[in-house]
Amino acid sequence: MEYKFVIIDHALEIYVGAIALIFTILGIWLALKLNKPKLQTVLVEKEIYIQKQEPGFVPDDAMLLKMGISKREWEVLSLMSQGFSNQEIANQLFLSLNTVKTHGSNLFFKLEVKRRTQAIEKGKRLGLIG
Amino acid sequence: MEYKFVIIDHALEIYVGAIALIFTILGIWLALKLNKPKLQTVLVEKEIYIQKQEPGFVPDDAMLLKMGISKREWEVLSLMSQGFSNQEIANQLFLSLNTVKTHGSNLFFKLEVKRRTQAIEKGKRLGLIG
DNA sequence: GGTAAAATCACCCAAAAGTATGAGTGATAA
DNA sequence: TTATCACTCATACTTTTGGGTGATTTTACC
Repeated sequence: MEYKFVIIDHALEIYVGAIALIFTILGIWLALKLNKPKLQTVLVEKEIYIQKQEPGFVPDDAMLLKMGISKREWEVLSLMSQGFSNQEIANQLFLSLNTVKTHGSNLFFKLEVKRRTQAIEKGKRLGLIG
Repeated sequence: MEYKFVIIDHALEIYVGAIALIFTILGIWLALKLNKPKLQTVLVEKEIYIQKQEPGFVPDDAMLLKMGISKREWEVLSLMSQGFSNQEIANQLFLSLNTVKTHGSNLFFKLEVKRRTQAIEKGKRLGLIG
């Protein structure tokens, strides 16, 4: 009952309000529609640090031979030094994760180190990687 | 009373025992003394590859500032690049393992990398470490 | 053809690394 | 005084690494 009266008493106001709302929305819609082609290009600068990879680096074959490091082991070491995980190395060389681990273990043994970071450090010192 | 009788009754045995003990010890001491020069010196040649560490390397302060890397974070990065484990770094810097991990995580975030090996690689490229 | 080294992969287990979150302190700047 | 920041540390959890072992398959060479 009470709601009914309210509605009847303020029918006009409600009506006006509804119209206002509708046209407000219409206005917004129009504005958006018309503004669409006003595409603005925002330039975002993203600094990329290019790898200053030794351009003409050549691994020390004599040292590789001396340490008894095989081709595959060297490849793994090289990728490790570039920050790749074992899984990523496996993907790149089309090997299983286990194989990469095996190469890694053999590598560590031959280089007499315990961790990949040490292997990288020693590999660079010995001129095995660039 | 009883103890007294025991001592008197076996005075001789006790005396002999004491002598035996003393000379046993003397014998042992002598043997050790005479055996000392038996030490043999073995010379083992071990090849050491000296780190061709940049002699006068200076971290790029501007880059450090740019990347927002703090002193502690830089220290951790530097030790990481030398092949130390988090635990070893913690010991050297008198920090807890967890603190080193925290510094590491913040470092990786700032360098936009996911692993210590990548952090090392990027750190070198940016001239943060030698 | 036999043999040795290299390469491949599996499985299991343990250790190290890394993530997420919260929190306390001291120094310093607004 | 509040706000910020570097530094410290903790707990809990997930992922990655590394060690050990064993096995099969290439590859290269005599």
